[in-house]
Amino acid sequence: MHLFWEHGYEATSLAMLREAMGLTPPQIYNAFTDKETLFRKALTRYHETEIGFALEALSAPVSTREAIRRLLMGAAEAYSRPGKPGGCLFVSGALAASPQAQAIADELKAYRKASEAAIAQRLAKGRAMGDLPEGVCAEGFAKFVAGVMNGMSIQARDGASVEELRVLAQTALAALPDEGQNQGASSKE
Amino acid sequence: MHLFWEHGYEATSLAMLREAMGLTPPQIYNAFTDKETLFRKALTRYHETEIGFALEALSAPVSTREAIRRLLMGAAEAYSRPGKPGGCLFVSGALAASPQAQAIADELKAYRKASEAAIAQRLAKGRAMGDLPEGVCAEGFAKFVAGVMNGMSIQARDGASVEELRVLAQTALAALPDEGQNQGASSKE
DNA sequence: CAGGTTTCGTATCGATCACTATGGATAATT
DNA sequence: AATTATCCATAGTGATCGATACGAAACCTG
Repeated sequence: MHLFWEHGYEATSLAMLREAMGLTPPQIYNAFTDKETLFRKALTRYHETEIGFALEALSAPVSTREAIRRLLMGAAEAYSRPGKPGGCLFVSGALAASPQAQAIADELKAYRKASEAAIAQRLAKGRAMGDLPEGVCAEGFAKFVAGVMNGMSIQARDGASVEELRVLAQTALAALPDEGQNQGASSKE
Repeated sequence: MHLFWEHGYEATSLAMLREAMGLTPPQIYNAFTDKETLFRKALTRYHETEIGFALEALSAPVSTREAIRRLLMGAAEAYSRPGKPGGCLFVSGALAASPQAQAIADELKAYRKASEAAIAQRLAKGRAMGDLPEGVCAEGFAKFVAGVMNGMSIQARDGASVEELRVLAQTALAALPDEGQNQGASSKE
């Protein structure tokens, strides 16, 4: 998973995987069928172990603004974990691919689209609950948030620290009006 | 350039380039030395022909906010041009790379860093001119703007239309307080 | 302890990668 | 017009890709 995360699907060779896992080629193929299946296994593992913050943030019983704040701050932390490759596997895995790896690229794109859809759904819920400001469109703002997270992924890959990513997240959050509810512009936010 | 833009450095094979350019392998190597040099040529060509909007936006004699607006709107248009690969070559070219292509990945990273530095410089100028709101840090906000542009690049690659990217850009712009100058919250903007 | 079966690592498969040596066609010179 | 020189496309180079065939070692059964 770390190798795919770091180098992407195509640039990760079986030789690298073999050495990292300490397995012989037949063992790898017995266990994972082929490289593509292995990558998909890594994808689901990544989804389960590395980005739980997203589901947590979007399903927590908090205000919409707080949910988005947790989402962005969680991304800042998850994309810059020490000892882990920077950024998000869904972005780094195969942004550009050769024609024969198009299926993998499409699958990652589907993951990204699903993330955006989940954000949009949470915003729509906020709209229904009435704590999403009138001026913001759920789908449009979801695209913004998803875009910012993708951008954070690249910034992390370029070496941005967790603090810098938090500042970026906080800046993005300023695009969501406060609705003037119970929490004012207190201390740090 | 289009092939590298679409598939990235490593996933673009000499066979694809050969067919696209209608040249034989020796012709390619006579003209461009090797694949790496050819890619660098494509990079500079891309820089010259596709993203002039950035330099224009940052050097135009307009307010800082307007400069950033033009930058983001220019990106929205440039990243979704019909007939061109979506997104930005500097992002798609080699986000993740195999160890032997690390030099290419580093070069693209340097381009991205340079873009961010150019934004930071423009914001610092705005600070000096006094039209950058007190609350925003030039470096931090530059990282935000660069990150949003990178995110737009990925959204574009995922099929976002120019209108959707414009909405994203406009949303990001909301993170920059208006400073309450001559232009009010009129009509559209 | 012998025989048959299964497992597993090595060595290699064909395909493709970036890249280049060589033979044939063209052009220049006498 | 004959000969020499130059260019250039085809064919092939070693290396590496993902994926496997085969021989050896281990294990259970009789």
